[in-house]
Amino acid sequence: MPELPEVETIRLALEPHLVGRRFEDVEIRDPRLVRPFEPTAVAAELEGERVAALDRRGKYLIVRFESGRVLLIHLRMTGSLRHAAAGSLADDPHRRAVVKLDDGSDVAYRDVRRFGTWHLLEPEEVDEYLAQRLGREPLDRTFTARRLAERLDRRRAPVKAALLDQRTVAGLGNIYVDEALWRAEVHPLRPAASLDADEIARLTKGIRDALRTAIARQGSSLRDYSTPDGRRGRMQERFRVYGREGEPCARCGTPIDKIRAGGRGTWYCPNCQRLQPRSAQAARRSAKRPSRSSRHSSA
DNA sequence: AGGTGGACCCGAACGC
DNA sequence: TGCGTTCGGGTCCACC
Repeated sequence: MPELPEVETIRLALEPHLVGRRFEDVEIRDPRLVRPFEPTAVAAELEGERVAALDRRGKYLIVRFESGRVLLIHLRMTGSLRHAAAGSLADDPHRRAVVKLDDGSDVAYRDVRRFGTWHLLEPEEVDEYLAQRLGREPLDRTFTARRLAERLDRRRAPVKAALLDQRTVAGLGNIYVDEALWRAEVHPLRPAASLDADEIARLTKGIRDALRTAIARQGSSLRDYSTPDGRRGRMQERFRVYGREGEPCARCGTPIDKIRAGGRGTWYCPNCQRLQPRSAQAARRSAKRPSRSSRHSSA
């Protein structure tokens, strides 16, 4: 569930604590985290590395070491990171790894569902690994309506499914796709390639606005996510559609509807986000159950 | 080849 | 009350 805004919030909070620090002692408690490699082997590789930078691509947290090697952390659904003075964190049955830094602080990794991954890459492997999996950064200046249109072109999948594909745009998940589509007033089931230039432009802006707003509120804490100092994000209070089935649309008051799209629970406003243009819907209705006037004209 | 659905996990919510 | 079942969600993979 951590999506781009949550990972960026974590990056911003950890960066000043990590950059320049050495990984003094590394304990990997869950072999799934580094599969197929041995936890003790990966821990030994990490010990002694000094952090040069903390970056992010999509939902990946990128720990760059002075050696050029890179630790790619993906939180998947329930991963989270805490930073605190050594020994100050309470025991946690879901703690999967702990890194002791050379300033006497700990970075603890927690993951209830154990989907998260720590991937140690050699310098020459990093760019290709990320390029294979990720499209453009939605908050970069290079993410434009034209670029998005290129990625959606000729795709017959629902636009929601296309946006969940990390190669279309990096960093969107189920929550912020729904929020972006609501802002753009685009129905989640619209075939991706069917969007016109104006809709693409609105979607580009909707994606950026949804993500920026969420970063400003330190992300969304529904269950497992928290910032590295243990605080909750506040974006969940501002969702326009996600999880709001039956509640009135903030724009028009119509009750938010829930459907399935891209294999995911999907919330949208059935009035603001139309599958068919209004005129086409009216035409179909009158074809099925003719009104007085259309009965007159077609008879 | 692009699109879809299942597997991986586990706690919470739900149903009887 | 208690137990079994369903659900969710990011990514990969198998299959159509």
